Amino acid sequence: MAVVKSRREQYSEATRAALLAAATHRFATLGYAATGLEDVAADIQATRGAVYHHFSSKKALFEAVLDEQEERATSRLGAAYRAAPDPWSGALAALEAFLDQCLDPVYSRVVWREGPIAMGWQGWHHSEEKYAYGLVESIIGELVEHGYLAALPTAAAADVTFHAIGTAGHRMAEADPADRPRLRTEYGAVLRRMLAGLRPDVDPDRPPHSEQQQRSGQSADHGVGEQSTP
Amino acid sequence: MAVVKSRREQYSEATRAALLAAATHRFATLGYAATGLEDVAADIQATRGAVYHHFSSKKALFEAVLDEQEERATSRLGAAYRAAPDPWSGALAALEAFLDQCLDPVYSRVVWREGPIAMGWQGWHHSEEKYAYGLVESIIGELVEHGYLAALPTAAAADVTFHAIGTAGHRMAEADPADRPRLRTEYGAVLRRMLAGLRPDVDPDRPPHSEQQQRSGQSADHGVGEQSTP
DNA sequence: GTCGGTCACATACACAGTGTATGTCAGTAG
DNA sequence: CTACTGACATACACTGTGTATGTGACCGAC
Repeated sequence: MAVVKSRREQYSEATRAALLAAATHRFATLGYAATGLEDVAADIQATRGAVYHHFSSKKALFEAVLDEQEERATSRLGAAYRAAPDPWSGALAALEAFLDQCLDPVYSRVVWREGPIAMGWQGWHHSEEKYAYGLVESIIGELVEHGYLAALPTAAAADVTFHAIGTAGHRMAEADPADRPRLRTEYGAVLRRMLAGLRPDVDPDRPPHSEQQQRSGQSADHGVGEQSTP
Repeated sequence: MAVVKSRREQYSEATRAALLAAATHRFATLGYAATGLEDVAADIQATRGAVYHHFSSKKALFEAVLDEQEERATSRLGAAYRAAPDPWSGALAALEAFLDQCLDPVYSRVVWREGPIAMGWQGWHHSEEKYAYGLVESIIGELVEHGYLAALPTAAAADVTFHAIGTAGHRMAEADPADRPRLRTEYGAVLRRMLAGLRPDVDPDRPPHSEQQQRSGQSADHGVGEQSTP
């Protein structure tokens, strides 16, 4: 297969790829709503006719963009996980790779911000099951299965973990690039701790020790300002 | 102040309230994008002129709806926190209250799903700082300050925590109502464990024990299927 | 080579929805 | 009673998606 392609086919594929690239750029910088198909087409000296020839709708164009991003990302995360000697360090490596991936403003914006908007939350999440979310889910499942994590329901644990990591990445991608190394460290620390909380040896119900717990008899109000309740 | 209002003022306020209620219902059931101002107005036997008289734009109408939801929710969470005897149990109580709140499909959909879509992620998050996010942030800050949690950067910890909880609530609100009690239990367990992971006595870097770690000499590939890398 | 068909795109139009400018009439103050 | 203000309704302009139709370049057959 993959015989030589006719000139027309080559042109067509090039057009499609160019549309995809232009759309990726506009979606990632302006967002889904503010991106008009007219502009996308104009970016490559074409008209909306070309867009509708290659993609059935604006939403379909976005999905193609998202798929491309997720394909790349997921293969990286999977590689990082499998390269590690055991599931636990694999999970940590995948976490690092995920944070790295989210630092890419295109990935972050397209997948985490515009995805739910363009495809609807349901559609986005359904699509995610093929990609990063699905990977997180299988990793969590494996960690639980091998006793690295407490016997928690996989779906709930994966869900919260996935979104915690994604949120962190998303916030980093939005921040001033100069702050990112610091944020990366901070978010990484928080996430590793949260993951550690899922380990079987942690007892979530034991009350924490606090050097101030028995201090002077303050009232129950411990600081958070009164909320007006009209 | 608050003297007797003229009949016109009373009518006007009633109209505004009715518009708000109709908009809330449509936004919560159909979503922001699929809600037309024509329909909102028709719900109360009025026209779009009434909407634009009371609200400067569709976005402003949505913000009024969201503000109303968040006002209620935040005062509940704050009350739950302050009613507890100490910050730690206050945080757990607020977590429970948050999950309860998210079970309300109107709150969940308006705040967590449509909010970012309608106001843009930035606008939504900026608005959240006044409400639930701000509350989570101050609670986390207090826990850290009093030694209940490890000395983590408050912003990062609050951010991840807030979104982890919100995601859990959001997923519950979307699930079949019959499944919610079970999900509520599962998500609650995961979230309490994650919060526990932030306690000062948990060492996130100590590798976990696993009964399978030294088993038969498998390759580095520990189960997650190969990802095609085209 | 040329001829009919097809494919890649352009052009033109229908439709929905927001926002805005203007009109109208009830209610209120003097 | 009158003049005015405020609460809406009506009409229109504009933007953007989607769709139906047109057109010219390429491709295979003879």
